[in-house]
Amino acid sequence: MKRPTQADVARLAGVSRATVSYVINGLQDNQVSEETRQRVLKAVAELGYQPDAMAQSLRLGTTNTIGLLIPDMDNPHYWHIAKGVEGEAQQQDYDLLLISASLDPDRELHGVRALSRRRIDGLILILSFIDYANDDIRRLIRQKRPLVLVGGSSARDVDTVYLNEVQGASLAMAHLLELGHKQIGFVYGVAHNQMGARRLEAYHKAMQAAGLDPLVEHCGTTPEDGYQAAYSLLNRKPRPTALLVINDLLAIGVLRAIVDYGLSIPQDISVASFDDINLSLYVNPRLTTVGANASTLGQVAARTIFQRLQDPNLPHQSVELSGELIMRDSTGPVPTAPDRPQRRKMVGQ
Amino acid sequence: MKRPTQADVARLAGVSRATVSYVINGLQDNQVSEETRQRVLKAVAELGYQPDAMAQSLRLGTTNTIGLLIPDMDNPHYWHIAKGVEGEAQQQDYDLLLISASLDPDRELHGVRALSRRRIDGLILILSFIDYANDDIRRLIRQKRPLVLVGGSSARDVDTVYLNEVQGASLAMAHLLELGHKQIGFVYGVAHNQMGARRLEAYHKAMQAAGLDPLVEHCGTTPEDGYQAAYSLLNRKPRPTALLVINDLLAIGVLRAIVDYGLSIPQDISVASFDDINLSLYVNPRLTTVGANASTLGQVAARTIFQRLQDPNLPHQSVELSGELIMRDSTGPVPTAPDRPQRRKMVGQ
DNA sequence: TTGAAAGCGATACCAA
DNA sequence: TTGGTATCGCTTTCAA
Repeated sequence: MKRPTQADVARLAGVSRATVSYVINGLQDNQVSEETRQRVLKAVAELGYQPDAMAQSLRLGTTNTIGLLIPDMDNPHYWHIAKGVEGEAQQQDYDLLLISASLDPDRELHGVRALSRRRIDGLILILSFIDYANDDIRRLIRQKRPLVLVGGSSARDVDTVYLNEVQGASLAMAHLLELGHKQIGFVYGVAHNQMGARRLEAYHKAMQAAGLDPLVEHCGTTPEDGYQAAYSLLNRKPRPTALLVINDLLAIGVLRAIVDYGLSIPQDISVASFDDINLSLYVNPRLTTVGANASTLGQVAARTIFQRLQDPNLPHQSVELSGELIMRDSTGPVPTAPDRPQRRKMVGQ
Repeated sequence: MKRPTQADVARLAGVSRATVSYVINGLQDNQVSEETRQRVLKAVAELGYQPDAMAQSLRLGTTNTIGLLIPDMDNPHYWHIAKGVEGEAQQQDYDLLLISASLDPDRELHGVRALSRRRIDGLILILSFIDYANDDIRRLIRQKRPLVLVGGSSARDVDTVYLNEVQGASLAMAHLLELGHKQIGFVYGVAHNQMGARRLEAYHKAMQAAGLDPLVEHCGTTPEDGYQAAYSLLNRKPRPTALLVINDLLAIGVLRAIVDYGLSIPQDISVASFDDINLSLYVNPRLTTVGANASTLGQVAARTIFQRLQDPNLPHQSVELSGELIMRDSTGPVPTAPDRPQRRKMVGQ
């Protein structure tokens, strides 16, 4: 009824614990005689014995686990990344310990610590609050633990997979400007003003370079927040003719707000955003967005871990992925004569 | 440079390992003198010592980890569940080991085994292939490991959280029949014909009860598969006036197919599905769907685990959640005179 | 071919 | 108030 241990198997088979270990791990050119092998195997089957992975870890110093810290479980973008990591891990027969920072700096720090206390073979961290956990990160680096920082940092003494946000944002801005837009609003939906800073900054820079006035609406992180923010922006005068949104998740709310407001996309107003989550292809209209394949990003991060696991002395690498502008149906040329529509309320649950 | 151990701290502080353990775990009414306490604390800080969670686990028999097996990382539905589990776990200061079966029976079995080898405090399993891993499940039950089966089983000697699929499917069918639909197609998008069986069965039963001929299109599990399947169904004659889809993920592809085919929803054809994933509220039109709150489902499962952790002798409970029909904009009355539209190709990447 | 025993890093009992 | 040490379940060297 209790979980059987190696000793139980040994006792039942009438051999020593070492022998059990031998047959289970199929040591060098089966030293074990076929007869005892069978006896042990029978005992194993009878008891339903499985080696205790914790004990093995302690002994072997390895856990076959890689840890992944993501900022938020509500944003499909991070699932895509997680999916990439998981797929790669699965291939290498590693399991995935997943921690969400829930968009909170304290929880993020907590997550980093939880991961580093455990004897995890590799850590993949998607940090939102880069300096908050800095001491812990430095320690991990000092201890030479296999670690990949995804997204932000460009430190040189650690592996990083870096998505060039500034370049991506510039692409989006160039696209909108080229379409003739001048009133371009930015929906800045973040939980903390340290997040998404690079995208915001690139927006500001592009607006300034074009000699235009920035128009930023700060809001929360749900599609509903995006909905509200879009409504606010639509009421500004002059009304923006294009909206750049911090990510696709929010953009989905923004799209709906615009429709509910009585405008059409992209005839009256254009919308572009970031991440290229799967569903941006299925909303109506299909979303123009800037992104690199997120699940690829996860894969690359995982592969980097496995490379380092294989050769701990590899020089640190920093993979930069560049965002691609995926033009779909939510952006179009600036309208010639904007009209004044009725305001409507949001429907639905 | 190497990760410091308790012994390193003890040496540096000039105390025994036991003492280090005492100050770190703050044993009963600080037996330790303030002075040595400080010395130890200083050494801990200096070395950046963190207790090794694996070693603790081996000693304590507990890991502060709960394991979650989900069928598929590509379906947002399971993420919602995972989110519920993660949230609850986080509150209790437990971490989440996430394994995806990738819609494959062998991987599912593999996942169950990986989880049970590890000394995980509680297992939450969302099984798609119920008898495949049966022996392993029975063993877990025999060993009295905290275990919650989500979804399928109704075994009495194990905790289960059960979503009444049949009742949910009946709700959807009743809704469509009431709207006057007679040609109701079913988009059966599964990786394996053991999956989604209950939904399919309920559809068949309802069709039969209404004296109608079933019309099932079997396909894969991506929105794109749903798209293709819908196209097939639309070409049948008589063309179905309503489509019931195995889940929201596929329904999103179905919606797009219908639009591309040149029909309007729900004027020409109605669509209903299952799960109520977040995004079903943001597609166009909003999706009529049957679901219980998935993240609540995860929460309930996690709470069940924690209850059992607290009191291992609790009688086994079986929580049944009933699916709710959420009527939105993708279903409407049967059209009076169907027309013959142009066929179009799918656009977009 | 098999077994005894050291050791992975922690906790906690018992003694000092 | 502090320290020695058995123990958790396993792997692996060394000896038999």
